[in-house]
Amino acid sequence: MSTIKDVAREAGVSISTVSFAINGTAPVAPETKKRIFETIERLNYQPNSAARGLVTRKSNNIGIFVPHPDSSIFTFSGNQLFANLLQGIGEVAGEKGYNLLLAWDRPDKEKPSKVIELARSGSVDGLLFLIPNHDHTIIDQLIEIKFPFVFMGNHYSDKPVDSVDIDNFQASYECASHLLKLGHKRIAFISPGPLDFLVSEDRYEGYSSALKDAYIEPDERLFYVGDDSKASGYRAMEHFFASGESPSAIVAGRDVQAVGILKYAKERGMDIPRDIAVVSFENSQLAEMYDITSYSTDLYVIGNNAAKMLFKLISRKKERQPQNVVIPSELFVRGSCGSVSRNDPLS
Amino acid sequence: MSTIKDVAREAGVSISTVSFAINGTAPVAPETKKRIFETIERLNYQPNSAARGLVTRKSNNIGIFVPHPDSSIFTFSGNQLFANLLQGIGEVAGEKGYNLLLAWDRPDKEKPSKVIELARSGSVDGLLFLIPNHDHTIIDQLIEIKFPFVFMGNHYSDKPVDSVDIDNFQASYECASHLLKLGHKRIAFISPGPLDFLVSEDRYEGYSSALKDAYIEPDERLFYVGDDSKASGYRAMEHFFASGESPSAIVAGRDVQAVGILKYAKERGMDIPRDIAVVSFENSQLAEMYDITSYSTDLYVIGNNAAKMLFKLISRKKERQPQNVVIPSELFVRGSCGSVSRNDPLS
DNA sequence: ATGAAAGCGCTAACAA
DNA sequence: TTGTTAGCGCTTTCAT
Repeated sequence: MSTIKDVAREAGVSISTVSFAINGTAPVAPETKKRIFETIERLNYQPNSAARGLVTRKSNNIGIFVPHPDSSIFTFSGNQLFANLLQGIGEVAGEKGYNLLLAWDRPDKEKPSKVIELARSGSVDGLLFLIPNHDHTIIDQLIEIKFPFVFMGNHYSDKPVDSVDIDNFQASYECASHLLKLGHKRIAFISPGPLDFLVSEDRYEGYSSALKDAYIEPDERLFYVGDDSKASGYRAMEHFFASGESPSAIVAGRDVQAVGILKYAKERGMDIPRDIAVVSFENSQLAEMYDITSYSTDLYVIGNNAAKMLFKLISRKKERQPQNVVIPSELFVRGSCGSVSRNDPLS
Repeated sequence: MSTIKDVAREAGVSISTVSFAINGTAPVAPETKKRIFETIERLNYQPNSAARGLVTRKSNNIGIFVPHPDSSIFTFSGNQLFANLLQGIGEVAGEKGYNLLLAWDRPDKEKPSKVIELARSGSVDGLLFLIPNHDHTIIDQLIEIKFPFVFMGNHYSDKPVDSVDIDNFQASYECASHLLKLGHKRIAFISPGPLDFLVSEDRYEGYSSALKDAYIEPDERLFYVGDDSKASGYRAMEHFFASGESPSAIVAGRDVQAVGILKYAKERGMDIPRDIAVVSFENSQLAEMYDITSYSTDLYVIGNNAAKMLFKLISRKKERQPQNVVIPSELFVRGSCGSVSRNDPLS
């Protein structure tokens, strides 16, 4: 592998001139420049990233911190959406000449966190978090060393932390309101994940606020903790109908849960949306396939904005107030909630 | 950020002793070692990866080269499978203290390939390829500089290149054979993707070999180029039934295509499997959900083996013959092919 | 417009 | 067992 020294020798100039030509950090005579780039081409020279990083104190990597792949939240809604997120991030990173380092934390809690290690070792210049809840220890350490990071699909209420997300409270409020407007009174709620996920909390609060604004007290019998499976939607239905307070409508946490609801309904001969109206989140392919009304969560836009924000943080001169960017999103009304006519699941 | 110098000073030893203690590259007295690690802890010291990399000539990163995220093949079968692949790779990488660098190529072909750049700049110590076909230019360059890389879910027939994959020829042969054994004569084939994807080629060859071995000549009217959409399965059916040679069975390329087939059949009042038997690939959640007979493609195992192989290549002493590792996989028989009783799509 | 040289933080050969 | 020191390949200041 050739070095800048080789290029300098072959081109008959000093190494600083080569560096100036490559980085444009000082004027270089046109013919000298031409000679240098020809030699670079000929020798297949590529600056060593470690050497460069040692001087510039930049790695040109940004870390994307995700949950452990075998945790269900990782796929974040089953399908396309992680790819969308990556594309949103990648477009910005590519433009800036940055690479993407994918990392998740070690299962064993004894070793220091992988993120902190990456930050402290200078392996990444900034971090993008795609995690459902907060590890205060990690956040505090990052803040202490003033390391740039942005939360995606999440925000942080306790500390001033930058984030990009949809407004889950508002979204959930709208979902419930939509059902209320259709005349429903007994509206059940399924959380998208465990209750310590901030998204679950925000959604529940949006839902219950909508109900309260309509003078309906949320009934805890119509509350169920769901997860990233069809089965959790199915089980939620079993739970609701065994609770003594059968719902006439459901705010599901994920499209895949809604599919489980559809299954339950079909087995019991219930009609969607006549007997049970369903509204969900994600607006994924599943929602389209099964004609489910669903609130969009555009991960491409979230990733794109988060990456842009991170690069601002990385190159910032002075301190700045953290921002919580809210991505616009909306309810895609389909057949499952009764406002429009219903299509067949397989059509 | 503290450096090795700070640690040495604070612990009252030389920097080499600190280095020896950290890396275990020379014996260090127990009490000295203790003092050093206490200081490291106290200063929150973390070795700078660039400085270390500059000396050791290793980045401790491996690159995962994937198609551009907005290409449909990226998600590689819709859902969980990319996560499975990452987990398979991540387990091995984590063990070795390696990070994962995710990269895809630039859309504009003018700039040099991102992979080559990563390899030449020393940003990664090895590469894992998850791409459906081959860019000879890239491969040739990597081979020339003896850069370690492994193909996943693919192999390379022209050049000696390491790879980990299932045997797509064999898999497809078995799928067709299964249908032949059930008495089918008019068996159609849908490719999982464009024909220049090696997987498409291998699958078609397996399929046609099975037919030929049963003295049936593959009918080009029963051949369709599919993609990663439900619609392509649906369109394939339209094509077959307009061709004048209606099939009695289909070898679909992906589970999502099979769902499109189901939709077509349902609309025309055809019964699956009575009128049309369906066999597919991936054995994904969709296959389970729709009770589709499907051939498994376990990306966790593929990723795991590919990563192990890559680390062998990275640390190899002498040249070695490239290996093409074949991952065991099998046909999961469900209701869609007529060998077992059929469940309802939503159950 | 170009060159000489210092030094980024670390490892490892060599000396003690 | 520990310390001294020479680079690794690059950027950048300071001369010229």
